Amino acid sequence: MANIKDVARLAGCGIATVSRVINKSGYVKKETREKVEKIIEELSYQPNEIARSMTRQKNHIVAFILPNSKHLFFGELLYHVEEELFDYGYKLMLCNSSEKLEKEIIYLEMLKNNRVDALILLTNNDVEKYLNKSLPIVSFDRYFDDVPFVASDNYQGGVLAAKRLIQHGCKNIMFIGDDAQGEHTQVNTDVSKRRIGFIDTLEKYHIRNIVNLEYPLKNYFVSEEQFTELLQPYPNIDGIFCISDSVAFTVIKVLKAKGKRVPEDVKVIGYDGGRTFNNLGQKITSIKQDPEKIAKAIRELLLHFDKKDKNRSVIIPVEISDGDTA
Amino acid sequence: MANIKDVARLAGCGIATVSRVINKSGYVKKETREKVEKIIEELSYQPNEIARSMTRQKNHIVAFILPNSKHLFFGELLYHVEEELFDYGYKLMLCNSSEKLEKEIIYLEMLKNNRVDALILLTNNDVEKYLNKSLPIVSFDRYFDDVPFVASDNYQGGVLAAKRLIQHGCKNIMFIGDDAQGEHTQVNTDVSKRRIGFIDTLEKYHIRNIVNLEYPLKNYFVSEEQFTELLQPYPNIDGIFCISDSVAFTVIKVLKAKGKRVPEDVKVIGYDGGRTFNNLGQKITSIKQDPEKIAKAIRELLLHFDKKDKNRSVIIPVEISDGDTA
DNA sequence: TTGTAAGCGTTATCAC
DNA sequence: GTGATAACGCTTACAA
Repeated sequence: MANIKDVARLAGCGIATVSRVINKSGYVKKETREKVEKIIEELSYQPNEIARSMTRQKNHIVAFILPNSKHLFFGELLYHVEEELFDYGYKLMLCNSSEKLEKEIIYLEMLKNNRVDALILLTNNDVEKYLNKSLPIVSFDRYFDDVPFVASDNYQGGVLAAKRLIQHGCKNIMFIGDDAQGEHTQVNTDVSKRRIGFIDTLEKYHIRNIVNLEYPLKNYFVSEEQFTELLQPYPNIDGIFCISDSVAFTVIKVLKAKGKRVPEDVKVIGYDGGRTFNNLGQKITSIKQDPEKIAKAIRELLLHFDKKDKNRSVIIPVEISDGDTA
Repeated sequence: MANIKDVARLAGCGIATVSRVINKSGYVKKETREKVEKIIEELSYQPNEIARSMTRQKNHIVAFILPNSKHLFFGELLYHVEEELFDYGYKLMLCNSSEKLEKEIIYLEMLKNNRVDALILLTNNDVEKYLNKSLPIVSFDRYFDDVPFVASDNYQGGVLAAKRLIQHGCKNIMFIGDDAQGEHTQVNTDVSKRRIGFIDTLEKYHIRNIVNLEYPLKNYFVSEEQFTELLQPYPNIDGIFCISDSVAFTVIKVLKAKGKRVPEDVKVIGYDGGRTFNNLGQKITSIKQDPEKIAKAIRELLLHFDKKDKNRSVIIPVEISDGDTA
C-alpha cells in the first residue's frame, strides 16, 4: 500500500507538503497541490489512520457500553447512534456488557489503552470510580458525577401514564418496577422519575388507592410467578403502570390467566414504545421513547464536548403510544 | 500516562527489556523481570495499543457490516458475535449499512485505512469488487468468490417447513419470498435454499398444488396490500411457508382480515425463530436459526483464518420452533 | 511556500 | 540476557 513517502517522491516534493494537501492545512501553491492530488489519485493513496492516531493520540472511535443489542430499544438506540456518528466521521466500537460490572471494567480499561476518543455509557452498575473523566463521556439515563447525561422525559412519562389511567376511569392503581439497580450497587438513575411523575399525578388528582410495588427487578424483568404472587393481595386493581414493556407483557399474561380482561377490567400501560416487531395479538399501550432524538442529543453532547457541559443534561420528550391495553 | 520509556528508566533497564517482559517474548533474567513488573504495577502502566498497532499494522479490531441492529435476529447475532470476539481479545466495530451499497463502500474503504484485522459481512448487495481479499473475511448467508461463509441450514429449514405442513394435512401450499436481492444487483445467497428445500420436499411427497410466489421483497418485507393482492387468485391455499417471520406476520394478518382462521383454515410457518419479545397473541411457528452457534462459527473461521479455508462453508443446523400457527 | 527533522510509543533486529 | 537503534506512517514545528 502506498504511503506518504511514495506520494512525495512521485510528486517531487516533501512529505510535509503532501500532508498539508491531505489535511488542507497551511499554504500550498496551487500547482503543487494539483500535482500532489494527481499522484494521490493515481496511487489511490489513503492515509494510514493508525499512523494518524499515533501522532494525534486520538482515533476517531467512540465506544458505546450498553447491556446488549438484543433488546429492541437498545438495538434501535444503537442503530441511531451509529448513524449519527457515521455522519460525523466517527466509528463505533460496540461494547456489550451483559450488565456485568466485570466486563464493563475490562472495557473501560481497554478504552484507555486504545485511546478511544469518547464514551457513551448505558449501565446500571456503579462504574463511577473506573471512569476516566478526562475523556468526553455521555451517559444515558444514569447520573454520574461530572458526566453529562441524556434521558427521555421519564417524569413526564409517568404523568402521561397516570393521566391516561385516570381519564379511563381507573380508581385502584398500581405501579410496578424498581428503580433500575445495578448488579452490585445502586446507581442514581433518571428512570426512577417514571414512578415519581406517576405517583405525583395520581395524588394531584386525588387518587387514593395506590399500590406502589418496588419489587427489585432484574433487567426490568419480572417472572409470571413473581407477579402472580405480588398481585395476590390486590384483587381490585383496575389500572397498572409498568416500568417497561417487558414487565407489562408479564403483567397482562398473569391478569388474563386470572380471568381478568385487558383493558376492560384492568388497563395496563408499559414503557418503551410498545414496539414488538409486528405483533399478532394486542399491541401494548406504552410510553414511547424516541431513540433517534436520543441518539442525536448524545452525539451533540459528545462531539461538541465542553468541560462546561459536564453537568448538563438533555431531556428528550416522550409521548404515549396508543395500543389496545389502555 | 506512563509509557514504556518511563518504565525502562525507573526499572533501570532498556525499553527492549520492558517490551520483552510485556510480551513474554525472549529471555529476561528473573530478577530483571520482577523489577520491571514491580514498576509496571506502580505506574499502572498499560501499553498504548495505538503504538502497538502502528508497528504491527494490525489493531485487533473486527468490523461487522450488517444492515442494522434493529431487527431482532440481527441484534441477537450482533450480540453473540461481540461476545465471541471479546472472549478472544478482539473488539468489534459496528458498521450499519442500512442495506445501502454506498454506505457499505465507504465502510469498506475505511477498513483499509484503519487496518482493521478482519471483516464480517452480511449484505445483499454485490460488494464483490470492493472487497480486499487479502483481509480475512467471513460472509453470512451470501456467496462471494474466495470468501468463506457461514449460513444456517436453509435447505433443511425448507424441508422442515414442508414436512410440518404435509403432516398437518395441507394440500394447497404456497411459498412466499424472494431470494434476497440487493439494492442494485443480485447476489448469490444461501437463503434461496429455503425455497428449494421446501419445493423439493413437497414434490417428493407428491404434493401437486404448489404456488411459488417470487414477489420481490424489500428487506424481506411485504405490505398487507401487496400480499392481499398476491393471495387473491388462490382462495384454497391451506398452508403457507414464508421466507421470514416478518412476512409471516403480514400473511397472518391478511388471512385473518379475509376471515380465515390460523391455523385451523390455513397453517403458516415463518423463518427466524418466531422470537418477538414477549408475544401477547399468537406465537408464530417458525424455522429457528441459532445466532449463538452462528457467531461461534464466524469467529472460528475468522480468527483461525487460513487461505486454504477460502472456499469453506459452515452450515449451522436449524430446528422448528413450535408456535400457534402451524 | 516548502522541506527537514523531531516526535508519537511500540516492536524487532543486532550487536555486545 | 540486554540495550541501542531502526523501523512503522504520519503531523507539526522550525528553518530556509
